[in-house]
Amino acid sequence: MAVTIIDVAKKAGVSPSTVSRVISGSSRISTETTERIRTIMEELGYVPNSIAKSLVSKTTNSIGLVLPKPAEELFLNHFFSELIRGILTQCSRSEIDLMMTTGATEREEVDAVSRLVRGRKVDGILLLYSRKEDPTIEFLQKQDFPFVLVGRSNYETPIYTVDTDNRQAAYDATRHLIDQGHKRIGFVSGPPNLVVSEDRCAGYTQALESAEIALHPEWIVEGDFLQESGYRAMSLIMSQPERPTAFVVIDDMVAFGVLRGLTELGIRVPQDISLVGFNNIAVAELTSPPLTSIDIGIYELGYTASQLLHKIVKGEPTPQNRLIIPHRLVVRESSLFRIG
Amino acid sequence: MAVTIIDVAKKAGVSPSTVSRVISGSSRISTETTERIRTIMEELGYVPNSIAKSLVSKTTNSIGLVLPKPAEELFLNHFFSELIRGILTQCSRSEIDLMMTTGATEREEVDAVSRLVRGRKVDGILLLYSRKEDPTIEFLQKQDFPFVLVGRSNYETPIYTVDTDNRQAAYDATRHLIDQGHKRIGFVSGPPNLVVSEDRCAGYTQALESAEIALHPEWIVEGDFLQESGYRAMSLIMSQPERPTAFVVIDDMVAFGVLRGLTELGIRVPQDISLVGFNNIAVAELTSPPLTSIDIGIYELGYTASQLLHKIVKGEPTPQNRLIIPHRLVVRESSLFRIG
DNA sequence: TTGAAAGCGCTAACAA
DNA sequence: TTGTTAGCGCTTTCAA
Repeated sequence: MAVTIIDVAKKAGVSPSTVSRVISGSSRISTETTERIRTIMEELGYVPNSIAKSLVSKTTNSIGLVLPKPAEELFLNHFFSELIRGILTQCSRSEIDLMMTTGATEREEVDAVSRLVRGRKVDGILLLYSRKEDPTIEFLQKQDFPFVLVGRSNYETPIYTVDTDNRQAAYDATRHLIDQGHKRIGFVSGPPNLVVSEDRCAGYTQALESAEIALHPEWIVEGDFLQESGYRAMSLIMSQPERPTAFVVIDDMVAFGVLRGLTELGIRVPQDISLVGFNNIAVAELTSPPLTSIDIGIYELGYTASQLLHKIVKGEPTPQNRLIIPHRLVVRESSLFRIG
Repeated sequence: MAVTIIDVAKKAGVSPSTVSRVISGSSRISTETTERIRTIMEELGYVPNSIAKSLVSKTTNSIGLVLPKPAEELFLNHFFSELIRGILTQCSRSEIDLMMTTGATEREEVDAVSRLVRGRKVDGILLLYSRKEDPTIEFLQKQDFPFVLVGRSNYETPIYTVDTDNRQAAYDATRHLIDQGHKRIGFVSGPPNLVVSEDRCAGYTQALESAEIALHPEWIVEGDFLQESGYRAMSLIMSQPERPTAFVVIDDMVAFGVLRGLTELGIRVPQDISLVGFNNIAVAELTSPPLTSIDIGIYELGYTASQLLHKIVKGEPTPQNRLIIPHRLVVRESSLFRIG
């Protein structure tokens, strides 16, 4: 059997509460006993039972991370790993445990979160990505359970979010192409039910408008975050009579698919078609040509979100509801061609 | 306040133990009361408090995943995401929660694991990667705590592991190059303290030996799992008077670095230098030229390891101590050039 | 088939 | 500064 607080108390000739106070660093304990009890804990190899502690304190010192259901898809993408890395680093620094769940369907996802939340296994929830209608968010709101969303929400009620200004980012990407002389610019989008797709599309549209360039709806194609999606988008758009000379692509992986498609068709990048992606993943500089991309600071997104959640959980004052992580355009060869 | 088992019991006019029996699906309960209590639980929106349950049952229904300390490095690599994806999928299917920790140093890692294990927060531990001397493994063994290692261990005592036959895999990779006519083959290795580096190097050496090709120790370079490492290895080896005509590279990301280095030097792949990597990550087919790689089934590695751990934790009979996930060579352009 | 009671290991009033 | 006591919400003997 494991050593308990009672064993320590007995050996030290004090009461369990005294030991408990030493553990929690209560000030109202003589340095002498503190010292003695510490030694005994060491000797006995005592480690507090966090479950017992949780039961009474109603806190768990862990937070839950919910991976959106198409985890396969998202994992294939670098976005996720980076995000998790940021979150994990922050958790590890603050000695907080990170619990991961996911569900194959939206329904399963809510169930899993419910188990975590109502089973009191975590103190807060970190949500990645937001769908336009998100049952998990609705559940969390109804439960009045602390959570932070990585991504923008379009719910009325104020929600803690950490996000990129995706609209501005897409604007910048599009603007960069316009500055290169492009007037015929397409947009390869992501899943239509994600807020990020919507926002980036809006930024793209806005950039065209403000440059007084006509919008070609047939040059906007929805897909997902896999390479294949970009490949498909290419065959779709390039088979049209009128073709763009540049593309803004929702994600680097998708842009790689676009690149593959174009290469197969014998279309040169950037001379015939220029390309800008999002996320600036590590391999973006390895493709030929290297890919221009918007770096959205994924790691920081995760780190900051985790930090914010901890503050909320601890009841510390939080700066504001919505944190925006800055982005920047990383120009590489795939868009380095002046047109016209 | 949350609904407790007592609330349910009161409303149903039974004792808490009866409700508890209904929850655990005990047979010795009349179908009638079972039915009634189920309804009441539903009505009240009762969810069992898993912490309280854990305290008495001494099980948590969660397992811990320990990420090796250079998590940054590993995350940049696709290896990790794939592994986690496999693990998470399996956990999610068996409704088990996954807890992640890491530590900045070995010492911190052991502390983190200790908190999890001795604080009773998890029922088992999943370890990724193994160092030659691994304090975490030693700790877990001493505690007699259930764990599964993804990777080979070179400890005497039998340990549950799920692994690739890295020696054979490296043998196959090297053999493939030999079959293409290469006689001057270098090896870009990983961190020397990892068992995987050792094993792959052994397979490489063995393949050379069995083909009666002399070993050039100066063509073996150690590094880590980052691109930069491959890049550095290149400048090191290619500045030597005698150069290889092919490389076996411990990891695809590293191979990308090698590729970049060679490209910068104006060396053509595969005509001047052929390349084989490991892991067959998604972008391997996107580089130019596409990279030949050993697919080691990372996702399956994770899935299987998680499955094995669950069996162990539940006390179910386990097939054997050491499971090997099969690998296969995926030939692409980077090694498609016959020499001599 | 059900209930009563004890206890998992800890914390937190309230007393002393 | 320290001890006593009463739970936290659940499971599990033992009895009925």
